[in-house]
Amino acid sequence: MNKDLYIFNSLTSKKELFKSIIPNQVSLYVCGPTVYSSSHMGHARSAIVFDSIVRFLKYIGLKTKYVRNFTDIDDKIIARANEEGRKPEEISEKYKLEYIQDMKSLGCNDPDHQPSVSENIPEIINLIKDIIEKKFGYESNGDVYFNVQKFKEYGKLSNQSIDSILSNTRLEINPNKNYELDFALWKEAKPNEPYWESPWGNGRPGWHIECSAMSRKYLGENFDIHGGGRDLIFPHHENEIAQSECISGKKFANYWIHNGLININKEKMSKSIGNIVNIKEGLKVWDKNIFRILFLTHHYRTPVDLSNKKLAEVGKSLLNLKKKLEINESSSSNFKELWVSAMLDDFNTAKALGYYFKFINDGKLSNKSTVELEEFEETMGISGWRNDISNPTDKNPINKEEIEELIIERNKARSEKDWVKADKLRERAEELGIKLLDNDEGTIWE
RNA sequence: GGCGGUGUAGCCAAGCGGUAAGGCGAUGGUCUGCAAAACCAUUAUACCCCGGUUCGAAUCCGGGCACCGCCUCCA
Repeated sequence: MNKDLYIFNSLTSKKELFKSIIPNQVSLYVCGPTVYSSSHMGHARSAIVFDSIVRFLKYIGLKTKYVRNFTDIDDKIIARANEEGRKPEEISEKYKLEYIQDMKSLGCNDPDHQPSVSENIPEIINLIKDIIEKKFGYESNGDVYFNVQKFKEYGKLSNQSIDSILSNTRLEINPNKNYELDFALWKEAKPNEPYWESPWGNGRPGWHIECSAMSRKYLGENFDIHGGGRDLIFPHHENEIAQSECISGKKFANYWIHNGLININKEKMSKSIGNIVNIKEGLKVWDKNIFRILFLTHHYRTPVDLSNKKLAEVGKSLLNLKKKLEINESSSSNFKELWVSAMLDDFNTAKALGYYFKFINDGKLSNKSTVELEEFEETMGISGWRNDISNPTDKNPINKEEIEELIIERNKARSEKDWVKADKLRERAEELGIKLLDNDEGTIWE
């Protein structure tokens, strides 16, 4: 089997043969959440995409080191804390724990490291010192800024020149900055804001520096893959590159993977529109495998439209699939070869899942191929649904006694050939979300 | 305005130079009191439009049109 892995690299906008820095090892850094509110479907998709990528890398025998950070120092956290009359660290701690729990509920494995900004202040201060020393940063009234013009490759990830960014960006006039596009590495604390001591006075890190500091700490100056949502390309990832490469003189991340965003009922999901769907609410109604499969039947770079209709369709497809699970020893297939080759081609989970559906629907499961099926499910993180007797499309508790009574009553009507009454009782069952199926052994429901 | 993306059946979605995966839905048949389920069969001569390259294009190139994202905090 061909084992070459191709990855679409956002840095070059090309699909490239993946070559790791250290043979058979992959280092991966993914931008995690800012923990100031409950995690939402955007976090879910990103986590699921990278979870399946890491699982696959492991499956093909690579040793992975996966780091995902928490941004736990941030203006929004401070604002939220003020609103609720609590300490910022109480807010961030609460949502950090929630995030970890939500990702578990979605069947995502923990990254190897989940560092927080607050635990890496010395590393951040040292990095800023280095940047200043190399004249890529400057202090100004207690703030420290990055000198964008000095970094000649600024704009290479988002494919823009400094001039075009400048002419297309509206920035607040900040008298502390030497140049409009310069961004903060360190911000002086205002009264009543949390702060850390630094050579430039009391303050806190800027938004982008944390990822440069933490990726360097855990993965080194040059690592294999950096991931995150598409929306982070500019300015966040662009700034990370500038901060990191100006110090090391080395390429920061070799490959950049950006996942597509979520729409809700065909409308952009965003804080300003206010249509954020949070994970806990979603999981109350739909099984985690339904979210996983919905996301993974789309290529990771395309947008996904989330709606109850789509989720119900996935649920229905699993329900249909469950009816095809009989073992037929005489059959054989090349399922494994097919799905692995799909994944080797820029993690094409949609194509791989297509093979999976076909494989099961063709009714060609043997005991041997069931093992292949389990390997695939493990890689996609969609284990368990085949043996789960509950209906994945309906997580509402069902009153069994009520249904049994209804069936008895209906069967009585049927034996009396009172079809009108029988049909009415079936309609009532449907109102309860139950389908009554008559077969040779009697009436069953689902 | 700058940068980027997308346009494939009723809906969703793979495919990215060799003759249209998969899912939902729909239709016909068998079965059934009628249904459902199950089983069998059908469901894009066609990939936004117009040119071009090629033996061959949904796939490459040029030009349109439409929609979307980033450029402000966001995964």
